Amino acid sequence: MSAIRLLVLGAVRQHGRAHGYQVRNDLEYWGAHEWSNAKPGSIYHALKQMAKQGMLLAHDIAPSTAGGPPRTEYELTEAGEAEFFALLRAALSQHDQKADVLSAGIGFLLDLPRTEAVALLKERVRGLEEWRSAVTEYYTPEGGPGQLGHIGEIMNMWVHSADSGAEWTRGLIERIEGGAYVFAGEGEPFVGVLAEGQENPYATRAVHPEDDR
Amino acid sequence: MSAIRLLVLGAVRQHGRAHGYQVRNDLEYWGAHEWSNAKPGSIYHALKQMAKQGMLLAHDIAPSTAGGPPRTEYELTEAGEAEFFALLRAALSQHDQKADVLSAGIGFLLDLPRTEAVALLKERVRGLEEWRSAVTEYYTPEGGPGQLGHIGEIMNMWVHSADSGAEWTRGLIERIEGGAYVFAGEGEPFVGVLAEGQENPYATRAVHPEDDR
DNA sequence: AGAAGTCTAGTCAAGTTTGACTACTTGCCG
DNA sequence: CGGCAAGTAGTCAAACTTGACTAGACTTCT
Repeated sequence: MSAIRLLVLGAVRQHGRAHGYQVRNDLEYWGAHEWSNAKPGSIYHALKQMAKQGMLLAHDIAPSTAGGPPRTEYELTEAGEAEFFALLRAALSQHDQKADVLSAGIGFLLDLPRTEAVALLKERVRGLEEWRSAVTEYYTPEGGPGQLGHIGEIMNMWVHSADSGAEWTRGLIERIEGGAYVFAGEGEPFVGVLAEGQENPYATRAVHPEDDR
Repeated sequence: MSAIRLLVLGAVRQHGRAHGYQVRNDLEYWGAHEWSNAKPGSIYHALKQMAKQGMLLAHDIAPSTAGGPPRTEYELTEAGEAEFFALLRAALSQHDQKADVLSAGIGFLLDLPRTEAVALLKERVRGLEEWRSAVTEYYTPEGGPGQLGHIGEIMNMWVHSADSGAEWTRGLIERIEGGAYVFAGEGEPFVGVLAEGQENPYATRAVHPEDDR
């Protein structure tokens, strides 16, 4: 699964009600276009698809005050709320998620209660450790390693990345357990969306200036 | 771009001539179904598409000796050869590639001359360093970090992974410069495909026993 | 004032990925 | 010897992603 659905659901959810362009802007604000496949086509597709599947409610709205075609506003249904949390939990706890999914998960981390966030991250560490040992076993045939040739370097890479991922996750767990951040149900929540009309301070910044593909 | 094209081209190339099922088996042999989207549909699609685009030559072959529908064998054209090396170079040198692409690149590393392999990996390290500093800048607004809230953790994750990726790459460069492995043009090449009829020693091993999605 | 550019909001065709399914053969078990 | 699991080779529809494109309204420069 890609990160799009989680990102879109999360964005709509923080607004309460949002149209595609708003979602698109939030994702850019979060830098998500840099580390995920959050392109217009994907976003609008996800919105329509999830509306069709009953996770979002679509309201047709008169053409906006500021030009452009008529908009559609979306709102989470109960099924959408459930899906959001399911995706969020999966993003945080499963080690075999691409980095974009994990990033999105971190972005919505505070929508969970503190204890659950910690539990999910601990499960993630456990998964990484298992995966690590599975990889070493798989790529270690009868005669011990060394006869693998350079293919062993693939294993090496995965082991390295599992270790580093686990280390980072442990650090995050520590910070959370140490009382950092304000989680769900702990008071004034963190608001990470652009208000109507607020400009995006990062909009024109190129994070990726060398990227000219 | 996903890793599929590189994997498929590389597999066909090592055989000289191969049909889809053979490619499918090689990828499983390499463990690629674990770390990439190498599913039957994707493989056959890639073969057909690349044949249509002139990178592969398709030969229709009589139904195999051992059951199943008629097969098609493929062979690289010159354009295919060029594409293979272009993808391989991109996979190794660009930091902003998903892990599956890098893995595939490592798998075909020895198809390049030693000096070029090192050069590409060094470029990769450079890219990672640039990306690292771009991320820290992007997520460090006027007032210094700290007012980001948990969103800073996303940055933290990317920085961590850039550092760890660079470290691993440097290690690999060292091993290669230290004389490890036999690269293109240095004598008997490493053969990483299953011969006709050879059984896959890993075929039934589950690398991922906990994965029950 | 007119041209050029940007903002808003979204569509579309082409390409890719997924996961389940087909159809035929051989090996093996009781 | 009947059946059924496993292997061989591949197809297909549905979903998703990509990158380019549309079209109106407002802004800015000359």
